[in-house]
Amino acid sequence: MKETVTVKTLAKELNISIATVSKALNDSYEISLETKQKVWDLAKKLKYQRNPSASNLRSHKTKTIAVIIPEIANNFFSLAINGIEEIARKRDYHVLIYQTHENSEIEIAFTDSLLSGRVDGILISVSSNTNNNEHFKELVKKIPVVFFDRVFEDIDAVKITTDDYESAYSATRHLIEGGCKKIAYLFALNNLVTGKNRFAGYQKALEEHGMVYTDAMVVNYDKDISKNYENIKAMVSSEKPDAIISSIEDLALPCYYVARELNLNIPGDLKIISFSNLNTAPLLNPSLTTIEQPAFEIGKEAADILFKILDKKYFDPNENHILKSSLIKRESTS
Amino acid sequence: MKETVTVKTLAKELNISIATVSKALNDSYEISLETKQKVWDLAKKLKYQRNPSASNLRSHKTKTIAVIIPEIANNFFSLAINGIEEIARKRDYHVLIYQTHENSEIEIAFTDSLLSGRVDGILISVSSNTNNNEHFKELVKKIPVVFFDRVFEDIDAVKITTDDYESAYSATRHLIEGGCKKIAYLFALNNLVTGKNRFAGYQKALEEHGMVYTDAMVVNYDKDISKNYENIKAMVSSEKPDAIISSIEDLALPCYYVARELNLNIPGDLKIISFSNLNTAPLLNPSLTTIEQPAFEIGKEAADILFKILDKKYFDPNENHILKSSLIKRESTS
DNA sequence: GCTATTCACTTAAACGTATTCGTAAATAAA
DNA sequence: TTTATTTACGAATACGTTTAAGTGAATAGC
Repeated sequence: MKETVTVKTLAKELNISIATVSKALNDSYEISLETKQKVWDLAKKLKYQRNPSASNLRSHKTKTIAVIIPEIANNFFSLAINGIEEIARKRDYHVLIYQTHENSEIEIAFTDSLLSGRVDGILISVSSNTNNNEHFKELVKKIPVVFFDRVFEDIDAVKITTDDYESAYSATRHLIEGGCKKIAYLFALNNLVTGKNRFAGYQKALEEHGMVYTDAMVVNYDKDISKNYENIKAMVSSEKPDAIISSIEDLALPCYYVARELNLNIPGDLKIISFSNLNTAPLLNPSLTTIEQPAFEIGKEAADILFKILDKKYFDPNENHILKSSLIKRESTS
Repeated sequence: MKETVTVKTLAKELNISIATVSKALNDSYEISLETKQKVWDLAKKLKYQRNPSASNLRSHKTKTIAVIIPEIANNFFSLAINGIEEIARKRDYHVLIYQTHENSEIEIAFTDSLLSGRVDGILISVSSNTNNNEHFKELVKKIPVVFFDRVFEDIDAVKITTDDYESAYSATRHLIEGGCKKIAYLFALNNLVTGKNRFAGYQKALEEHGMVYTDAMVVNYDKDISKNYENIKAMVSSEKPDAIISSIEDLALPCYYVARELNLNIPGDLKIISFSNLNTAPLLNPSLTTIEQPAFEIGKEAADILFKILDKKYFDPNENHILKSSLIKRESTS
């Protein structure tokens, strides 16, 4: 068994105190360059690695952040993580990832467990089934948190979102201008501003063109994923819309299957448009018109701000950062 | 500022020693059920949370594992992570995720940094650009490691893979039986058994049918992702194969773009088959024939075995676990 | 030339937990 | 009854850092 090399080892070897070693390793002004250099050299030679637990325990800094997301197997979130990771790596931070699988109890369990000092801060995109934000209100009082994409409105924390209202609005207009008379909507994230804004944008566009929607044309996202396909199919069968707007990516592919099943031609019989970051969108049959969110940038921005908060260089917890999504028109709406 | 509640708090409140509290919390046989119950109740009431750093420092257990993968924005890996996570959560373990972005220097930096006692074990799927396994040979001596999917052959560690040879073989046969005379191959993971086996399966099938491949028909994966498209295009233009087998998912979509660009009909002019876990494979234009790996199960299996090793209940470091992939025939090869 | 300050370092305590060793009382064995 | 064993707990230490406070020597200020 190899002896593990600690500050003590270095101190003994160099005949100086462990305090000096520690300070040298932290590049403290109290230590002469000469001594620092000796310490650094020996540390490198002996492959010294600072013990993170001991360091955390003493300094209350973990150099770790947590990312809580609904699902990793989703292009939007994996791209966001990439953005987060890019920023985290620059600061030598580690990233713990927690998936809620859209389950708000799991979400609560995670946030609770993160209060033990395991991480310095948290980035979170709320589960769609979370309908109570009391828990988050408590959370943000105890640890720095930045919300991204799926956010609550009345919470004292920085939020990074996209222009949900505007993009849903212009997507709807795009369909109307394409001649659609009956536009169905797949509603998700009902409890979050994110979902509300998207729906509001849809409503607004309809209204402006003297159109209306009925409840029957709106399918609500079901926790039970298998039910979504059935619900969409039922709605399309009975309502016979000529277009569908899906407010989340997960509901877009079921639309394709439904159209196939019901023998409907896309876009001839049914136009489809979805919030999505699918990289196969251009290769689908037919290619899918999407509202593409700047996922990577959202991740970067969120992480960036979290670090600013950790550095105590940020003081406006209620600022909303809104990035722009882009409507990418493809065959499914042409 | 709220006082943080520690074992000391509990001890004082209950008028017992902190040793007793600590032991009670760990459900030690040394403590009476009565006392344990009192401690547990108070702990719950005061929302006591064990400080992970202190606990790690003392016990040398972090309850954390690291997962090192090339890319998170890839269905195979995100599904594998889901499998890993499912197992980890059952054991109340935390999961640190590190992406190498196929860069072996970053890979080395990560593994090095994980030697500081930040995690109890590591799950790793090697970067495609890693051509030297010396570093891993050192690593596995110092910390429990399980390799999955992308693995080296001569390393003293458990490896979880799929039947790469057999599945590449049957994929190739599928094409031959479909009448293909000139089957090109997109070669990746050249340095790993994973890649070698796949290529060998392809070779074997060709050979059995008296067919040959030339170097010109084999395109090697380029670190510079943008080049892959160009290389495939050049190969298809000059060699005019009637089929392509892609040994990784990342090279499948470029084939679609190349076919489009060169005005080739899939599958009429060019059949395509790829190792892939794309969930949009059935919806592509045309739908893509895939060799689908059991990604979720691979993750579960890898995590499962890592935990067995951590429990010291596993003693065969060289056992290979091979799961079966499935060939899913779709329009791109029919 | 004397005091005040800076420099470079050390001592010692703390962070919160786990664990070894010891012990008094209760129980069992003789 | 005496001795051995078990039960239930406590005292004290260690894990590897960081940091507040202290110190002697060198330098600066006047």
